[in-house]
Amino acid sequence: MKTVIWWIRRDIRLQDNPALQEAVSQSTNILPLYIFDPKLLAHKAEQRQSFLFEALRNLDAELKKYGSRLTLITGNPREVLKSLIVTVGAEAIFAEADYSPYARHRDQKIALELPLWLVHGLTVFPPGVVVKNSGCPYTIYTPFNRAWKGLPHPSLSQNHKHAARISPLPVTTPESEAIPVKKTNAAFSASGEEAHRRLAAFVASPIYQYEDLRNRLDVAGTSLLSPYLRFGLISSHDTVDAAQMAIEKAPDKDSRKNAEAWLNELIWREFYISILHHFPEVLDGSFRRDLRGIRWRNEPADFRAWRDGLTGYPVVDAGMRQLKETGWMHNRARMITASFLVKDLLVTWQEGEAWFMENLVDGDPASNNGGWQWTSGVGTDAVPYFRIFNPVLQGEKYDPTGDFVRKWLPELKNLPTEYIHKPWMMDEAGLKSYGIKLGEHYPRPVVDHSIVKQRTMAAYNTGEPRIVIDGCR
DNA sequence: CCTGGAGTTGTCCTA
DNA sequence: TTAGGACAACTCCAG
Repeated sequence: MKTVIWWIRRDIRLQDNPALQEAVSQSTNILPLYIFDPKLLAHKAEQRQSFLFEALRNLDAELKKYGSRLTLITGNPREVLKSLIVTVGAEAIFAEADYSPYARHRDQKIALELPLWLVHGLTVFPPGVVVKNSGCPYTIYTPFNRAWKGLPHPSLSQNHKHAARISPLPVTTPESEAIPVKKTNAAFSASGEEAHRRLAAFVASPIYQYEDLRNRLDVAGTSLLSPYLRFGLISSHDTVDAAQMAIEKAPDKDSRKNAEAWLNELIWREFYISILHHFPEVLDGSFRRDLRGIRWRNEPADFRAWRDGLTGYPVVDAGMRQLKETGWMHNRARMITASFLVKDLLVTWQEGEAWFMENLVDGDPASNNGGWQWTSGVGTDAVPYFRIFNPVLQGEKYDPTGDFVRKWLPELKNLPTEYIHKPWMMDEAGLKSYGIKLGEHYPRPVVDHSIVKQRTMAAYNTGEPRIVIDGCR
């Protein structure tokens, strides 16, 4: 009986897994393998590492039910595979395609020497499918969204395939390392079961208020599925299917509109994966070349204040502490904090991108880079430069109760709502009555937002003309 | 090739 | 109190 290797990367699931399905269709003797790549493990990303380890432990437990085990090996993937394929006498390796530059380079090299078969599964449509008639990739979200929705969905015709997919079951003879045990993240239990529970609960009702509540920092209105999508504990197909089902079943127009808004967020994920695939250079610098010469200030003290949640703007600091403490940040808070770093402090967006990657449990190069470049106005689909978030107004609008700030900044928890987003507006005696002295218990604002707009517009004025580089740009 | 409509997420001032 | 327009100019994209 021939053996094939199922090489798991960011598809840590048995359900709706095209790479596994392909392996199963080739053989009944399957070796599920995860390789710890020291290059990737070297990145400081504790939240993602512990999520990953827990996910692998849970996958291993699931495999046991089918008489199989997960094989775990640390090493350079090419060398690990080269030696393992001989040891177990495997005839092929199946893996889900990953479109990040590092993964593509790695896989290309391996495919030169070994029978590696990449199967698409990361998104609903592989990058290169949702493109303009000219064949060029979209660089604006809305046309991409329209084209994406205009294509027939591969997922809809395959709804009842899950059971058939998982059997026949893998059999292995592993010589496997132990999975490291790390402190797990209390907010995100890393199992496919949990991912599906969350999805089911979300599309049952919160999805119908999603558009109205998703921006509220003080209300739980989002799906909290990002880490599961990031590591593939749930598939893009299953998620999109559930969204489309919810849209179909919407009881009224308003509910439908709300559910549609969530599907659009899933399409953003596909958009940025496509952007990174077609323009891998966005990891090295701004997509807009004419904006690579912005005169940043890059004051180390400003960055530290931002990083540690000590800018003196409560909504910014609350977001940054939520990130530090939980590995996750509300999307609205990501925008507010990112805008503050780039447009108020004039620190390079790359600094913020790196800090987010270091701390986010759902950190993904495509979405993270896309989001930072978008906020900075230097990416695809650039926002007008004069759109500068006012951290006080954003706080008052999206955290009207102040509870988001109170949760993450306990030193301000007694402040009345009227001043919770602008404590410096309260007189000293008033603050004292709540036990607060600015500069002692909580910082004064590091910059005066009302004056930064001019500074930012001047810095962004590089004087460089926009350049058309080649056929697709 | 030309044309015209449109472009995730905002802020601030005025009437 | 609130609604509407200015804030710029340019690229993207479909017809």
